[in-house]
Amino acid sequence: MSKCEQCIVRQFSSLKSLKKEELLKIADCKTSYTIRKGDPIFEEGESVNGIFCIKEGVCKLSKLSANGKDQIVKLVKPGELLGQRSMISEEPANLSAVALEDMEVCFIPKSEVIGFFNQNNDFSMSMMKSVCGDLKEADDHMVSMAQKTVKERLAETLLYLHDTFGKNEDDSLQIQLSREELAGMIGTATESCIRLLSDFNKLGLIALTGKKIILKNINGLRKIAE
Amino acid sequence: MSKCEQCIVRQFSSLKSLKKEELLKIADCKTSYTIRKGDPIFEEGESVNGIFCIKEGVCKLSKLSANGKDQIVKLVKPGELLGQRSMISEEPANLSAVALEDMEVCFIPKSEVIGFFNQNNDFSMSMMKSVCGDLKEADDHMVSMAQKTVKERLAETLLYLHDTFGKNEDDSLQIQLSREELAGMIGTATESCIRLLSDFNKLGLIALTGKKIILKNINGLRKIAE
DNA sequence: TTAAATATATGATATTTGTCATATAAATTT
DNA sequence: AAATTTATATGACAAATATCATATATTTAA
Repeated sequence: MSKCEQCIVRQFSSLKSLKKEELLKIADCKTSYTIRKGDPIFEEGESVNGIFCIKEGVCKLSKLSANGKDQIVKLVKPGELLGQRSMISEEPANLSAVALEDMEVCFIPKSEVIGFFNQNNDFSMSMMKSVCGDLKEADDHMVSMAQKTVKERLAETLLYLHDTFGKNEDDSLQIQLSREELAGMIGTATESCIRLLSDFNKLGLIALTGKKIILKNINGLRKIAE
Repeated sequence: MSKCEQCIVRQFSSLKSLKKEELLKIADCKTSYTIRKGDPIFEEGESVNGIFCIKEGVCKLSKLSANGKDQIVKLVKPGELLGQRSMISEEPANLSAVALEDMEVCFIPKSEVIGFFNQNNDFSMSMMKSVCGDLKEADDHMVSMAQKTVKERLAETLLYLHDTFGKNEDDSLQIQLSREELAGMIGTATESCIRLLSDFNKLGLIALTGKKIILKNINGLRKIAE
């Protein structure tokens, strides 16, 4: 069982506020999991009695809408936590978490986390700030969904994927999303998403080779995204 | 200066977790304001160095989008708090808060609130839960914006207004929103909103008399909203 | 490898939604 | 009360987007 002190999650999440002895306690009680691409970490409606630390791999947080489409609300990357909202609210998960890549995660049980909330104020404040950050993001995302066109949102999303997950040696977006998933992020029909990608391609804004997407004209995309 | 013990905000918000002596401290340092309908409590980009308690009147939280339209993100009603997100994140306000009715609010400075965070764990947890509740709402709202049609969102919004703010003696919705504001909640053009209201009227789902809206067929609206 | 299944792409078309113009109603000012 | 402004309403049309059909490419399974 590895120690938590050197873990990437400790560097980038609220866990940075934990003291050495608290980290040792976590190292003792945590459970490690390997999740395969496409497999769920938890699903909408399930109880999440703790938090997951993302050590490796990216996952999507999504919600099934009434029309049967899966809306992707957020992507979560290594160093981040998962399941806080549900754990803190003491409610079933509002979103499903599904691996987009093979993942390495650790699970810390709720009792432990609550204990830290009670004894370590920096940790509580850090978690509170993190949730507040999520709330701001969600509000902004909502406004974007409500006010921007699909084209604008596609440009915005491509730039987000580029800035957040970087690119491969061939300049293509590192994160691998199917067209359906990309459409699910944007909130549009898969065909509309494909069509607009094709338009962007013709305009020289991006290049499409197989399922790979290369951003060719970042400023052009920025202009469209506003 | 009135005591905070009997205040509606104390009953319904995180302030319920404060002890008597803490409430007395607040009563000492709080500032009371009367806000006129249409006036802002704070605006996007301003620093909010504390939290506002809504004693009376409803306000809208909105964000100006790139196309110049004001997207209403949330309505806040008596008993609720305002400005926590911005205060906790130590960031300028992400949204503007504008009174929809004449309001009575109190302002509690940040230093005081932070003090309570440090000394009263129930209060911290309660605030954390409250922000988590907002996050869930925001995520759901986002999915609704992304996946539902304008018609579905209009029906959903009318039901929300009915359930949350009730109706007058003549059965009309108590909360007074202009068509433009209603459109701003739904995320659509004012004309589209008016047109769909007119359709709902013709279908007998609602009745329009002047600017008043009466919900005639709640189940019919529910069916549309899904 | 071949066959089957799935993902991506594109055309045709219908539906939804936005925009602009204009009319009418209501509120506000003079 | 009349005049002005603002809000609501509706028509005509354009643009955006969804849906359905089908083709082609890619992946997976046999």
